[in-house]
Amino acid sequence: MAEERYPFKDIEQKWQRYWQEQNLFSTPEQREKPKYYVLEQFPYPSGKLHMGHVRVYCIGDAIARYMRMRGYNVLHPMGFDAFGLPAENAAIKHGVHPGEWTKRCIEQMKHQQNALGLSYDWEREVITCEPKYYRWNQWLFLKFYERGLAYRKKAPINWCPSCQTVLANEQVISGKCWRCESPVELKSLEQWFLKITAYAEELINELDSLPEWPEHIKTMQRNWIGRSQGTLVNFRIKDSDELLPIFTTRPDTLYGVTFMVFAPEHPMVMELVKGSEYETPVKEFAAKVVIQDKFYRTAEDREKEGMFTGRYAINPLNGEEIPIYVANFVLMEYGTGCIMAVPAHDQRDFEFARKYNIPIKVVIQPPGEQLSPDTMTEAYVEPGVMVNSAQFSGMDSELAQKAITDYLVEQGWGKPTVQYKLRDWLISRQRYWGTPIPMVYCEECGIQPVPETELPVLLPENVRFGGTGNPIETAQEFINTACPNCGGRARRETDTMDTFFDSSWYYLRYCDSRNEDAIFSPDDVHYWMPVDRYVGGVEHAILHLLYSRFFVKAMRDIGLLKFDEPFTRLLAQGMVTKDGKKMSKSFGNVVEPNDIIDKYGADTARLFILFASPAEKELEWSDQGVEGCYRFLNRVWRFVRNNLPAIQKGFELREVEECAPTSHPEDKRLFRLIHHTIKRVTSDMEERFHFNTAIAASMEMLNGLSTYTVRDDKHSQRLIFEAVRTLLLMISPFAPHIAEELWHQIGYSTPILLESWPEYDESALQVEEMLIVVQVNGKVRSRITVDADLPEDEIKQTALNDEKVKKFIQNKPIRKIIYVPKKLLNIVV
RNA sequence: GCGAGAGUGGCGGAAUUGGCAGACGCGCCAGACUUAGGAUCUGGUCCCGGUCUCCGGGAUGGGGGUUCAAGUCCCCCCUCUCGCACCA
Repeated sequence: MAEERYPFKDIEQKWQRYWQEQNLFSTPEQREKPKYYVLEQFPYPSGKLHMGHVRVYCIGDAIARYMRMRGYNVLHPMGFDAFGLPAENAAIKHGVHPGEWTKRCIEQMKHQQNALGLSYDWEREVITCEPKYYRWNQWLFLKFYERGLAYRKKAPINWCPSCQTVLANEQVISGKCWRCESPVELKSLEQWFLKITAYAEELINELDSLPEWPEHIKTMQRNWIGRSQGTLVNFRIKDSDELLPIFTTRPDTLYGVTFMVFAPEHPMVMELVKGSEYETPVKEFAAKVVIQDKFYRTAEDREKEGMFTGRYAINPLNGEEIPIYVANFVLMEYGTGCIMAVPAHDQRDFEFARKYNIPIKVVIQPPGEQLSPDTMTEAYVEPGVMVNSAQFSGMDSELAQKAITDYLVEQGWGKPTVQYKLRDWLISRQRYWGTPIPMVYCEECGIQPVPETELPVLLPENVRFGGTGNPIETAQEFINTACPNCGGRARRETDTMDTFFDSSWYYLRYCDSRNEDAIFSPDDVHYWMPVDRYVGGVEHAILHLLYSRFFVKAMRDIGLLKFDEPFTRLLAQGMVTKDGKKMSKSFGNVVEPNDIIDKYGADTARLFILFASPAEKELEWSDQGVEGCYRFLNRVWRFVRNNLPAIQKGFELREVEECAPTSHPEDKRLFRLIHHTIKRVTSDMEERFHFNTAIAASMEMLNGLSTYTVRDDKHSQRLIFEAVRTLLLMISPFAPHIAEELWHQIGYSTPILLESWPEYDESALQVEEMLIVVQVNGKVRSRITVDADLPEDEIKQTALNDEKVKKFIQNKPIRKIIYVPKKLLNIVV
């Protein structure tokens, strides 16, 4: 064999075993050192890693290894989001207990993670389906319950017929279940909720205190929380004592209200029409609308439909009588479930008014124009001058918003209000494989929390899968219990928690995961938290990230935490694609991580994933790109092997011989190359987390290194050793196995993993000569090489004397010369 | 419709504050070594033109502007991706 290919299989196994045996990934307990908490979103244990997983882990691991080398105390844990439906479905299908199935999946995934050489501190592993973890879910739930943050209410909720359980609003994507994409149905059930809305204001405001979160993620959260500032106005109902409160963001249009609209399911509607000729048609209409699923009903192009109720409201400002309608486009769950309609200045109201021949009244005129209700073809929604608005006429409409609101407050007819789209988080799930909600229902005392001392409420093992309803209901010995208050007969809650509950605080548990007496020690949590770098996919932009932020705030108010936000910096990594499409079974374009590791090794896989694209962008898989990275590692291998004797001599000399360039120009070049590359790679890693350019710089260094001929003298040996040593250190966060192997081959007996990141010497970057680009009128005309210490005047003179430059200046007068130090000279003629 | 992001060679992507556009890798072309190469090494590779080791012109989705200088800043337009989408 003429050229050897490096034996990655042996090397990778060898060092994985070594790292593990030496316990090198365990978290150092040196509190005096600065800490760095790098975390990748823990996976659901499906049993098999996909490229998306591999990508997140490679990013996180490169950061962890780099920060260790920079002298930080690094916490880099991993665990499994182990509760969830797939395990339960597997139980139904294959007759395996979900616990067994999950355990097997975890083992397989862990095996793959270790084969990638990921530097996790497995001693801190968190597996959410274990009682030692979920008991703290229950404990937290009880704390929330004490504070009124967990409560039970009957509400219209989203039901996924396929998963046979309810879903939170966030888990319904375009009217479909986030997990199985079945259309979601509406049901009315009594369920457990967490009061996330209590934190709506803080959740939206604090986004501004997260400058290192990607803007698009923050925008998505802002949209989801949906804050809008407006005014609550109380209309009266004619022939009734009832008040009719409505929310509007446009109090300036109050004089233009020509009808009111109720959501069909609004409880007041039936009272209003009771006994009248309108009762039956309105009832039928409401029934028709309510059964339409929410997504269908709220699609924007949905035809607006409604019906008059026969009743009137009274506008508090001018006493006008206003007809009340019900219509499909008004939503019960937003605002008060009833709106004031101003067709002249709201497009929806305009369409509805035209369709049902309701009068249109203009109260705002655009600058330099006169709108007339008869000729308008769409609503005018911009600001303008107030008209037909009593004492407010003539005002600027934007100023009138405040003026009218103030007037309403004065008269006791309304007040400024803020509305949110965010709803409370529905956490009950009618499924087995989750954390039991620690509550009991007593025939005498009603709902009672399970006392803390009785936690955990264990999931019953002995249940029947595959019947109808929640399997947990087949465990009689679980359901039947004694009331913690009176000791009488009671029934346990059979709903389990949404698994997003588990993942909302797991990163806190890593700080002290083996604590059996408490959820965590405050010292540990406050040393490590917040997470310095959180890496994960955008798919959790709202769900997991919003819930986690809510948990931290709620736990802070309970007194468990002293900080406000869980994740300081968020790195939302891009999708992995192949042939321009997301990797998926249905496209048949899936690349299996195992196949790549088998064929090229983990180092190549890691290197390619980080090299092919910046972390936050899409990554297009390319088999040839992988080959390219494999070639690079082979070149590193061969270079070291072919020069091993000289490098080893350099190693021996490392303490007696200073590494400095001789007068030999090749030595100077190499010396500068070393320090120049350190500078580039360090700034790519440190400031920008641009691994692709960091790797490119290392590749360039090797290219420069391969043209260096080692001489049989001390200086040259010392220098080549230094170059190789530096290169290995700099590729070690990306390709740790080959770096570790060659590190030992060149002479070291201690692991590269514990080495410090190389430092560059600014003076080593000094050059004797520099290349100045000379432009004439902004176009490059020449390049001149001058002494590095040549004064500006002389550089200018040299440039002006340059033949090529002269040609372009000819005899034209020189207007200006701009000099950018060490780079460029622009002569303007 | 609203919001966010993006648009650079045949491809993935570089260009940190406005300062040589196309680093690095892939692919392609040529050569070397070879029984052979889909191994390895060396050189070349944005487009157009010319008197072709050199010289000139053009080029970062399109158009305009600021500037000595624009991929980068400002204005208008086009395309794509993602998110929200009757939220009163």
